[in-house]
Amino acid sequence: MDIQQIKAACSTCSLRELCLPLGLNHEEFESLDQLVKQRRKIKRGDYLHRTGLRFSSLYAIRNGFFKTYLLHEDGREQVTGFHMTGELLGLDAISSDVHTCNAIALEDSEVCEMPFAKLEEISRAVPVVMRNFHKIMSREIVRDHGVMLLLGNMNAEERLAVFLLNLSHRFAARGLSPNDFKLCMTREEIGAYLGLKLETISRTFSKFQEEGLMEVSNKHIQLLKLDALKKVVGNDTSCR
Amino acid sequence: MDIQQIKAACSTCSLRELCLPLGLNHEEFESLDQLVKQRRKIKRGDYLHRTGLRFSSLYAIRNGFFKTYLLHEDGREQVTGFHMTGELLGLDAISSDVHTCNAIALEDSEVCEMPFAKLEEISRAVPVVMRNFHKIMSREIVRDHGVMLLLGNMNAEERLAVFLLNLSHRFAARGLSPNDFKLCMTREEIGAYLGLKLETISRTFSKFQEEGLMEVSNKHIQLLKLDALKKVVGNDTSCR
DNA sequence: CGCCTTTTTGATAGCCGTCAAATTTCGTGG
DNA sequence: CCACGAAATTTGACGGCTATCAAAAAGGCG
Repeated sequence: MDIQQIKAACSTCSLRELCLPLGLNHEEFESLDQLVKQRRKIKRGDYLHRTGLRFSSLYAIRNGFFKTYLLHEDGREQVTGFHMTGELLGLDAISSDVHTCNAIALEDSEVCEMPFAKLEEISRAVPVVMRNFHKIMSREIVRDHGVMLLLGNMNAEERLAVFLLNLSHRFAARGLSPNDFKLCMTREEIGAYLGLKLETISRTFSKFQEEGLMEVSNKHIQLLKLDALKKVVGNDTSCR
Repeated sequence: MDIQQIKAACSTCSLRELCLPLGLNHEEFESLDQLVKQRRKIKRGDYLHRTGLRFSSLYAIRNGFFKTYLLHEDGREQVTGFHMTGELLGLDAISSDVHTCNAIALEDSEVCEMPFAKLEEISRAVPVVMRNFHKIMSREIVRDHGVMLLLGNMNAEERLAVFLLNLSHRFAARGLSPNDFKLCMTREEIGAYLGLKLETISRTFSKFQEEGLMEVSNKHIQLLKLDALKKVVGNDTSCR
């Protein structure tokens, strides 16, 4: 594991509008600067944390892409999320001080390590930080409920459409193109997130392409008709 | 809606080992006593909150049983959880100050209303309360991930077995029988939670009964072979 | 006690999983 | 930079699990 230590400061970070510090004033920012213990580079394929390991820090993604997943004992894998710049990893581990899922980098990435004890300490002193943190945890719960709706009620086309629209939305929020991007996960990983097999993902991509909704060239995706994609799901744009 | 106002005090509450105050000392308890604004009785079939309504308070269940669920616009319903004594409702609403799901009482119930602003205030003063609250939110995330695993990877028998074992576990934690209890939800509601149709729930109950794993008499459930039920899932006892 | 809701059970159909094989892409080392 | 082998993707054929439709039976509330 290639761990590179860099002292990071939230007050000069370009991600303030995405990450935990969202909406703080100058003073509040300064009190945050003690929060990040170090920056760490995680290479593609390396783990940020694994199930069962002791928890002490949350991680904010500075750049890159992660997947988190659970392993059932018989080897079945459930991807619990794909995570990108500005998102927080490790929230599940607070409950028992032990990580309950695996987090692996899908591309070379960089994270800010934030000792949780320190975050709670700063939360006590700076109400806005506490509020932001609570909102972030709550947002994760809302997101998970959305996935439950998807897994419990939707067919393959709807699931994939929701997935693509969600990615599109999140890329757009980061200043990237909402209709032209590269997937950094495999069909199998998409399937493990959406409760489908890789063949079904592949077939559904092909179907969407035949219908002119999108262009698929291996991992390169172009969404041609966002509105039509939304109609596949039933116009629900509200996913996060 | 029959709202009965009772001033409640956490320091004399019998649920301290289940609810938010878990593990506080005497002093810490006293500072919690300002937290509960009122107790409310909710009759069976009444809503504690509904999607879209403004959020201001969390609710701790003193007794009774709730179901929370999302409605997709075309009427599809996803039950996001069944909730009993000692559990906290409303966590999803923190993210946007608006409730994102419906919470309906499945039997006559009573809740403690805890203004969220006050909870944050007390959290600031009493670190243990903050820690407990964070653990509770995190536990909800872990639980949701478990449901994602269930919905994404398990067949009908496994899902129902997980569901029954989970109920069994939670009843036991409340001093009730782990193998003899009454379901207060319908087959349809179980199905809406497990991503299955009511007929499938009914058939699977029948199958478990034929196999001697349990006795089903309408809503009255007796689990005869807990170990065998666990084997249906693959020995995973870890579901909350 | 009667009506409405819930539950059970059967028959059939459809969606997605499974198995298989061909093709493309990617990573590693020469 | 190219070549080779492993991994990922695509596509087809088939089967199984669960949904759907239907009807009868049981339970619960007024």
